[in-house]
Amino acid sequence: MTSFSAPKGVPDYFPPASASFVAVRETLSEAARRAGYGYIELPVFEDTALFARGVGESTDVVSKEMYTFEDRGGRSITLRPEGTAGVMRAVIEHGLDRGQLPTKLYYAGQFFRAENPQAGRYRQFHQVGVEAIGVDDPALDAEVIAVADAGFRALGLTGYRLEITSLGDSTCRPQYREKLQAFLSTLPLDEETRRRAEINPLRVLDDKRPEVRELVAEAPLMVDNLSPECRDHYEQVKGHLNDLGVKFTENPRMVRGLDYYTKTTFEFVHDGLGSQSGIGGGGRYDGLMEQLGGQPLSGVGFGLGVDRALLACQAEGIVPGDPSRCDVFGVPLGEAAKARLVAIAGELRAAGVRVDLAYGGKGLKGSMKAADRSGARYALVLGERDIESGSVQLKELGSGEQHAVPLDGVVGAVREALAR
RNA sequence: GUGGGUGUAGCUCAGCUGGCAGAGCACUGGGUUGUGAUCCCAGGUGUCGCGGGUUCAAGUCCCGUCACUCACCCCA
Repeated sequence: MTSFSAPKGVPDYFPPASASFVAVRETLSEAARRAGYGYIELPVFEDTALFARGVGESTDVVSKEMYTFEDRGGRSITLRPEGTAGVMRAVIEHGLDRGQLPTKLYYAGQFFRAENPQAGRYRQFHQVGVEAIGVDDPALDAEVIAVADAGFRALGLTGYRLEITSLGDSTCRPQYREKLQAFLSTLPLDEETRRRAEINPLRVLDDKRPEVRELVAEAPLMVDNLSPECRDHYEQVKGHLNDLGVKFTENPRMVRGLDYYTKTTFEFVHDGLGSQSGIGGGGRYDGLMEQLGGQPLSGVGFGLGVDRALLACQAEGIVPGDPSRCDVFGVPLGEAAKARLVAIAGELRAAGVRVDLAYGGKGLKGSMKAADRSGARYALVLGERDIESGSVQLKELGSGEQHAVPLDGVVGAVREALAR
């Protein structure tokens, strides 16, 4: 006999805790809907080349973390490691950028990265994301950031901070990159860090080791080397954030792991999660759409980690959602009563009431216990005596108060009781 | 890919220098033949992760292995 376990690094969410997972995903999605973002449902696998070209061949995500396989037609397929590339592909493919701009879309779903799992880092994880495509307006950057902030606030989270910076664009980042590399080449760095300085010099600025931090303390920063346009854009974003009442701190050493980001980039950080503290991040991407074969339009978006936001809630003692399974629980005494309650449950459900029953011939004590554990506010107790008198006992489980209601008016009586 | 930690009941864990496999929670039944959440009683045949070794005797010691977990790297 073989027994199975979930693949390495993949979380299962089941009741009652899964109610919190759903509530987090739904609360973050609602924040996007409130700002006029429409839902887009995308495939979880795409042409491998889409991610290689969109995210960047040299990124860790593409070079060593993708689930890539060949399908039966010999095509190279990859389970999506992030959301933006797929959205851009769909926008280009269906001409969603041919109408009124910006095109505002949100998505929610699973993503996959073949990393070594640890606290808050899974091989299958969930994100809610938005993309606003086609307009390069600092007010839109600020809106996207404010939507993420509103989502986290709606969950009740307070222990996070927002960090922002600007990564410049193609007119100023290449020059800055050279300047930074020149600076880094003068430092006594170890072999691996030296290699990193070649591939992605900005990443060296984000090194966690104190000795490296000290070495790069005087390094030139992107924010001090922005083009006039990028600088102006960045200043306007900060101004709009202030107008929106969104608090932020500037982190000029912030680094993003995906190549497409330009200008505004941001990250939401929570300290209660362990080492993987980012609960969401995103930014503007100027060249991505053109890179993927579309118009040269800019976009801005974010990805929020649903799993991590849930961990953040747990760290703050917040329990999102309602773990109760039903409003009313039926307790039948005997077969005739069960038949009646099964029918009544159907009627109540049709009327929008959540109903469960004691199944399997439980005794009265066991059925009452099941009613209690179900989280229902009311129990409906039905036995021979009640059937004879044409009534059913409606018991409020919190107070223990119970009274008889007519069997033929049970739906109305229950709805009235629940409305109180 | 590289380190550290941990593997005992459905869950959380205790189990001392080797000597009968345990607790709490959860679950089921009963105390109360029509009332839960409180209380009392009863209910456990667990490959002690797996494989080998040492020993009269291994959950405990040794070797190997696998899994989980935290961290590095990186990211949501």
